[in-house]
Amino acid sequence: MTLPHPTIDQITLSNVLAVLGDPTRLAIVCYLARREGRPTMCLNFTDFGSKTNISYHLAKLREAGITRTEVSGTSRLVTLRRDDLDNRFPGLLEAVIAAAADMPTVKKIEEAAEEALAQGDTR
Amino acid sequence: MTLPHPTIDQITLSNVLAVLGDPTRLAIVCYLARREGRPTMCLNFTDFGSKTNISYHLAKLREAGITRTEVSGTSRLVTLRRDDLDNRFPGLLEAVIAAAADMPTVKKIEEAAEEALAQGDTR
DNA sequence: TCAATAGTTCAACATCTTTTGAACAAGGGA
DNA sequence: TCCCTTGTTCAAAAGATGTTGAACTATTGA
Repeated sequence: MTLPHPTIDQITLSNVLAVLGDPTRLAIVCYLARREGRPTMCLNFTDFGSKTNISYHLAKLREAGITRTEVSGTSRLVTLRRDDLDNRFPGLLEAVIAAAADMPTVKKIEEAAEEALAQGDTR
Repeated sequence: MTLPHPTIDQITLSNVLAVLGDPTRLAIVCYLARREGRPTMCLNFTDFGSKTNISYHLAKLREAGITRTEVSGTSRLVTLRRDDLDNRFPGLLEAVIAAAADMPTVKKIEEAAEEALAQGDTR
């Protein structure tokens, strides 16, 4: 099952930039980038805010065309729409992720991400 | 004379993205990119909004570290902080400007920019 | 000196955003 | 079946953002 996502043509630059221009969402995107395409449960983002709040930010990311959310049982699996974004805005996502590497919010998260990876979870 | 500008270290990614995530400001940035470093008067942006409104958006751009504004007589000369941004966030500005090329708002402006250039003005 | 030009500042307004808790839905396991 | 887990939806509150017109400053040119 799938939730509503914009097609590539429906993705707009100013919306993508506006949506990425929030520290919480930028942290989520960096976390996803670290996970290199591995689908990720919403639970993983609770470090960045309350359950309700994360739900709100993930909806924003999905509606902007930055992430894809698949429904799987009682959970949702989130991935970055890397190919689509690279296609539409070449180099943009890469530059953003690289630039975000030294963000304080993001650094905090890296440890969590690496720990999760070390545990070999497929969440 | 110079207005207050953030130093390179004070420029934050999420702020830059948030400020670029507004169609009017994105159009201003593209217009400046077209002018390839030539200082540009605020008057040139009146196609994008009222005088007051442009003043507001130019302040946002300056405070985010995206543009530099020099006071010259009764006018202000605005330039993109290309080198500083490339230094801080390599590839970001380039990707944004390239991606903005097919924006409807921006296309409208390109003609104006090219006309201004054709007239050889140094505004 | 006087007036025009280029822009800013201010207060007001409407609108969007973000955050919250309480209540809800729906799948999965005991 | 019952309930635990995972996540959404809703309404409310607080705050930020964008837009406006009127009033202002400051420089320049006649």
